[in-house]
Amino acid sequence: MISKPPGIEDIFPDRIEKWNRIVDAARSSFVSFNYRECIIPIMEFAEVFTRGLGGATDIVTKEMFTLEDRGGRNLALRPEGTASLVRAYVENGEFNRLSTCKFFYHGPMFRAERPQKGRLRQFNQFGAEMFGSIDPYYDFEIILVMDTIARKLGIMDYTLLLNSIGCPECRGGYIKVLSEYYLEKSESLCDDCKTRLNKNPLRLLDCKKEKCRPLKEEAPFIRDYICEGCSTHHEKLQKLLDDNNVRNTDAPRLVRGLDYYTRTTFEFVTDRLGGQNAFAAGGRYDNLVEQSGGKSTPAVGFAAGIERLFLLMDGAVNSAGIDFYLVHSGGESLNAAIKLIPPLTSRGFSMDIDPEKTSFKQQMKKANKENARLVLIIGEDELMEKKFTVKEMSSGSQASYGLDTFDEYLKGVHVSARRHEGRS
RNA sequence: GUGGCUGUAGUUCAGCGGUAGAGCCCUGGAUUGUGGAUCCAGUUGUCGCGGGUUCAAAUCCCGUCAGCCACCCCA
Repeated sequence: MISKPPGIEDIFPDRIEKWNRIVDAARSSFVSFNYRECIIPIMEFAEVFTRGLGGATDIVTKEMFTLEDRGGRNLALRPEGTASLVRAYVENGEFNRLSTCKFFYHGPMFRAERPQKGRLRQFNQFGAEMFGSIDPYYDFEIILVMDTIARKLGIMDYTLLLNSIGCPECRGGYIKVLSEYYLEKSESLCDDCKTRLNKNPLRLLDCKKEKCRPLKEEAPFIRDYICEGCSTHHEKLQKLLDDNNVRNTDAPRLVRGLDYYTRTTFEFVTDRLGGQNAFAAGGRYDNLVEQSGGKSTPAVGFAAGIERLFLLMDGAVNSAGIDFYLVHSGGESLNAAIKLIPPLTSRGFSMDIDPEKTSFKQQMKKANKENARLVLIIGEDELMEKKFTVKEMSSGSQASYGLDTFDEYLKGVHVSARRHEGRS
């Protein structure tokens, strides 16, 4: 037997109801905020990510699944959506349609990491991006959409961490100060942080080790070094959030693993995901579009992990079951039952039938297991008298009608929507 | 890439040197055309794979593969 590769999951019907609830909640929220859906490729030229995310980031240096096409060009399975959508935005000249464009997407992403709780090699994200405005309202809107989705899914116990990492101009000065601060104390740093000091000093603030914690607490704040423009932007965003009751926690140490962020960065975190704590994250990236060959276009966006949201939703989601189960007694009776299928399905009813079972008991058991609302019986008696019997499973009551009135009978039955709302 | 734990029926797990087990699921039955509860019966396994120790290995040892969890990093 061949098994699936590590960190890749099959999603079977027992999980799909809950899964779809997440995707539906995301889609309906995006549509409410006038974001438009995009379907973008799963594979890109690797350069989209190496340039977009930054050549020194972990994602690019050790987590990309890459392959060569027949012409020897490097392709990569997308490790995230933003760089890809920026490429598509520039390539399709979307900026010519509206001054501000709002998009959303969802689909699988790929990172060659060691799998663990809430972390897979093929995982799914949904995300949104807004292009064309520097106004902090849009930072607020992006956060509000994610907040709306989380609430729709009943996820309330999270913290929104908020920070500003400034723009390339003011950040340079801060990194210098930070490096100097840590350099003096490099003796007492953990090994990881010693390499961070050279590679990516900002990430020193992200270390979770006991050893480095005291140093972090006394490290200079980026907030004290960002320029006035960045600072005002951040204050406006915080005010919008506070004025509209979006709980947020100031996180002056929050830095992110991708190079393209400017100013706003945020994470939705929880303590219920083991080693992982973020289920959604994003920020502003005002220079990425230009870097990717477009004209200078500020932008802000976020992405959320569907599997992580799945883990955070408690309880199962009940399957709604089917409208009709057809019960027959074989032979002519089965043929007569089959003739009723098109009238049912063409009206949107859901139904099922087992052509092999002929005992009523077996079929009734199956109707019950399939959670059928109504059972339609065409047995030998019904066949002789040209009628059909309907049994309502919840009450157990049943009645018979003439077969020639079947269409008329159906008009009085409403289709039960196969929603995902029932939670146990 | 590094570390810890775990691999036994479809599934959750017990057994931890002496003939492979239980619950759930599944299938059938409890007067022949009626589900859910209960009861009864039944099916299902190269005990992850390879080697070693032993009269004897699911059980002990070594290797290997897989999964989970954690580090790193991230959604």
